[in-house]
Amino acid sequence: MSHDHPIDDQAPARSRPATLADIAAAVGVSPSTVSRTLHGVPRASEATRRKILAAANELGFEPNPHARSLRTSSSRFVGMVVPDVTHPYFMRVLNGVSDVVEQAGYQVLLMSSARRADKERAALRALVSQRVAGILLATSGGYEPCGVPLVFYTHVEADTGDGRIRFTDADGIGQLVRHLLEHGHTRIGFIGGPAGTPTAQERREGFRTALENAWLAVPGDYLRVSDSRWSGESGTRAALDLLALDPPPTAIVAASDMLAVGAMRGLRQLGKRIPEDVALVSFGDPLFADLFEPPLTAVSHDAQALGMRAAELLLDQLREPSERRDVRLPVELVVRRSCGCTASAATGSAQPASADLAAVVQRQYECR
Amino acid sequence: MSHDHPIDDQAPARSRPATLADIAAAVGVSPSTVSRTLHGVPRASEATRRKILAAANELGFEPNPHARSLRTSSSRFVGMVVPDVTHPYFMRVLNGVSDVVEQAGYQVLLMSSARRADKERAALRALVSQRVAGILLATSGGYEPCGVPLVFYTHVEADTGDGRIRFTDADGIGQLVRHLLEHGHTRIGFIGGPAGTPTAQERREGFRTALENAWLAVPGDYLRVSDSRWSGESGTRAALDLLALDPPPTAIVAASDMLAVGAMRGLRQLGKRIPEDVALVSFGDPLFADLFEPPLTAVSHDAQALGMRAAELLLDQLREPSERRDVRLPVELVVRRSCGCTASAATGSAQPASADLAAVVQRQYECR
DNA sequence: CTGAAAGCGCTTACAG
DNA sequence: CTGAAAGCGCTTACAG
Repeated sequence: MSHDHPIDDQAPARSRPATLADIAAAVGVSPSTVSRTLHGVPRASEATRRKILAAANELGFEPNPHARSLRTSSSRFVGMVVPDVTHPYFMRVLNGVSDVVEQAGYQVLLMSSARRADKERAALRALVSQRVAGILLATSGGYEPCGVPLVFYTHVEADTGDGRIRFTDADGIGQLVRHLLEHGHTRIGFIGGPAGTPTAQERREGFRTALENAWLAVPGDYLRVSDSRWSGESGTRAALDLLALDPPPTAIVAASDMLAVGAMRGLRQLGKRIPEDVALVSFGDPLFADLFEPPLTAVSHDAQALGMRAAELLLDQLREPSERRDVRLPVELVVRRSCGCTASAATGSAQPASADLAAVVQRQYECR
Repeated sequence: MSHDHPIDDQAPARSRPATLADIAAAVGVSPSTVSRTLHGVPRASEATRRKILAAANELGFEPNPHARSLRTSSSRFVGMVVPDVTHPYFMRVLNGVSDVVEQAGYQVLLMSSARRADKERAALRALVSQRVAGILLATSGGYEPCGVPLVFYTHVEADTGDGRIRFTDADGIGQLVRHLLEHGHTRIGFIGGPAGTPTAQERREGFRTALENAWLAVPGDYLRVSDSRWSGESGTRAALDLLALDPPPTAIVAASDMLAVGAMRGLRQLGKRIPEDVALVSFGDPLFADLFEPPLTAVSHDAQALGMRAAELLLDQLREPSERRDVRLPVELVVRRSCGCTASAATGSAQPASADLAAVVQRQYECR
C-alpha cells in the first residue's frame, strides 16, 4: 500500500492541499494525534507515529501557515525593514539575515521605508499585523514600540529595542582621518549624513574627535551634510560647495559610499585631479571601487556578517527574552589610491572579497 | 462620545488587537454586518455604516490577515523570486514591482533562489503554501507549474506561465557588436552566461547573428561561457582565456554587467590597456560604470520599469485571467570610452539616471 | 437591510 | 497514550 501510492492517485482533485484531517482519516486516528505527532510532543506509540509520518509524506502535507498563525497568533516570519532596497549594503545585510533566519525555520519579510519616517511606521504596523515573530530595523526615525521583539541594525535608536548592532563608526572615520593626516593633510573636509540622525552624528563626532586629537581645529563650513536620503547627488553638491571655499580643503572624508561616489563625480565636474588636487576617502566600500579612477580608499565593513549577527541577536531574544545587547563590529581600512598612496605592484587588483584579501590589497600599495 | 474616546481608554489591555466582534459589540450589530460594511458590499443603512466606520477607526481595527487568508485561502501577497538578492539589477526590479503591487493593496514576499534550481523549487513551494495571490519569477531552472498565476521576468521559460517580460536581449547585443564593427574590430570575443539557459542562449545568438550579418565568422573558442552564477570571477577567467588565444580578440562583448566587471579586472591583471589593446563593452550597465577607468560602454536597461510592467502583467491576470502576454522592453546603448570612443567634452559625467540623461551622455562622446 | 451559523485548518487544555 | 471540543478571526451563503 505504501508502494503504489493509492492515496496520492485517488486524492480528490490534487488541487486541495492535504490537511491534518486528511492524514488522520488515512491513518485512522484523530487530528489531535496527528498534530501532536508532527510536533513530536508526547511520545506517541511508535507504530502510529510511523504511520502518521508516512501518510504525511505520502500526501505531501504542509501545514497551513495561516491556520497556524491564526491559532497561535504568531508567524514564522521575521520582519526586516531597510531604508533602501536598492542599496547593495542593505541587500548584503539581508543576505546574512536570510541565511541565519532560514536556518532556524523562519522566513524574512522585507519592507522598505524609503528612508521616510512615515513609511517606516507603516511598515512596522504592517509587520505587526502580520504577527511577525520579531523585527530587524534600520530606523529612519519612524520607530515606535510595537510589542514585538525588535533589534536595531546600522541605524539605531537610543535606549530602546531588544538589541542593537552596528559597526565601529567613529573609529572607522578616525582611521580615515589619521590616514589622511599621515599624508600631511591639515585642511580636511567632511561630507556627512543628514543632520539629526544618530549614525550620521556619530560619524561626524568621530571626524571631529580624530582631528582634535591631532590638535587641528575644524572650520564649521568644512562640515557638510547630505540630504535625508544620503544621495549621491547631495554628495556631489557637498563636494562642489567644499571646493568653492577659500581656502578649500585638500582632502575630503565622505561618511558613506554613495556620498563618496557623488563627491567623486563632483570633483570630476570641476576638473580636479584625485588625489593630486584633492584626496578623497570613504566610510563604506562602494561596489567596484577597485575599478574607479583612481581606485577609492575606503573603510570596508562586512555587511553580511552584520546581518548574520543581527539575526542571531533577534533569534536569541525569541528563544528567551533577555537584556538588551549592544554589539559593535569592527571595520577595516582598504588603502587604494584616492588617498594619495601609490601602487607598488601592477595596477591589477581584485575587489577585496574577504578580510584576508583586503589585507593583501593593502600590502600592494605603499604609502608615499 | 466620539470625542472623548472612551472605547480607546477602556480597552481591555490595549494588547489584544481589535476584532470585528469588538466593533460589532461597540456598535450593537452583528459581526457579519461589520464585515460587509467594511467591504462595502450591500449598502448598509447610512446610519450604521457611519457608526461602524467610526468604531473601526476608534479601535484602530486592522483585519487579521491570517484569519482572512484561512477563510479565503489566498493572501494579499505577491511572491517574487530573484536569482540573487545582492544584485543591484534585481533590487531595482523589486523596487518597481513593490511600487505597483502596493498601489494595488498587495505586498511583495521576496525569496531568493541563489541561482539554484532546487532552491527555486523550494521557494516556489513556500510561496504556494503561503497562498500568495501570484508569483513573479526569474527562473534558474527550477520552475514547475504550481497552480498560481505566474509571470516570468528577465529569465523566462518557453511555453509556460501566464506572462513573460524581458528586454530585447538579442538586439542589445547586436547594438554592441555593430558599434564595435564601426570601430573597425573584426576579431570580437564573447563572454556569455551559463550554457543551457534561455537568456544566455538568446544573447549568444544575438552575438552570432550580428557578426554573421557583417559576413564575419565566429571562431568557436571566441565564445566563452560563465559559471552558473554569472559570477565576476568567471568573467575574469573568460577574459584571461580569450587573451591567451592566438590570435586574441581585439574586442570583447560581455553578456552581463558582472561579467564585464570581471573581464575588466582580468584585463588589468594582464596589464592590457582598454580600449587600446582590447575594447570592452557590456550588456547591462554596472553601478558606477561612469567612474571606471575607462568609463564602460554598455547597453543600459530600465530595471525598475521592467519591474513595474511585470507587476502590471501579473495584476491583470489576477483581475481576470487571460492569454499569456509576451512583452519586450527596449534597451539603449550608452557610449562611454571602453569601446574606443573619446570624450569630446570634459571627462565629468554623471551616471545616466534616465533615458534622457543617457542621451546627453552619449552626445558627450564622439566616435573615433 | 441584517443576523445566526458554518467552516477555513490548526493547536491545546481537558478528559478519559 | 489518545480523542472530543473549543476557539483563533474572518467571510459568506442562507434565512428572515
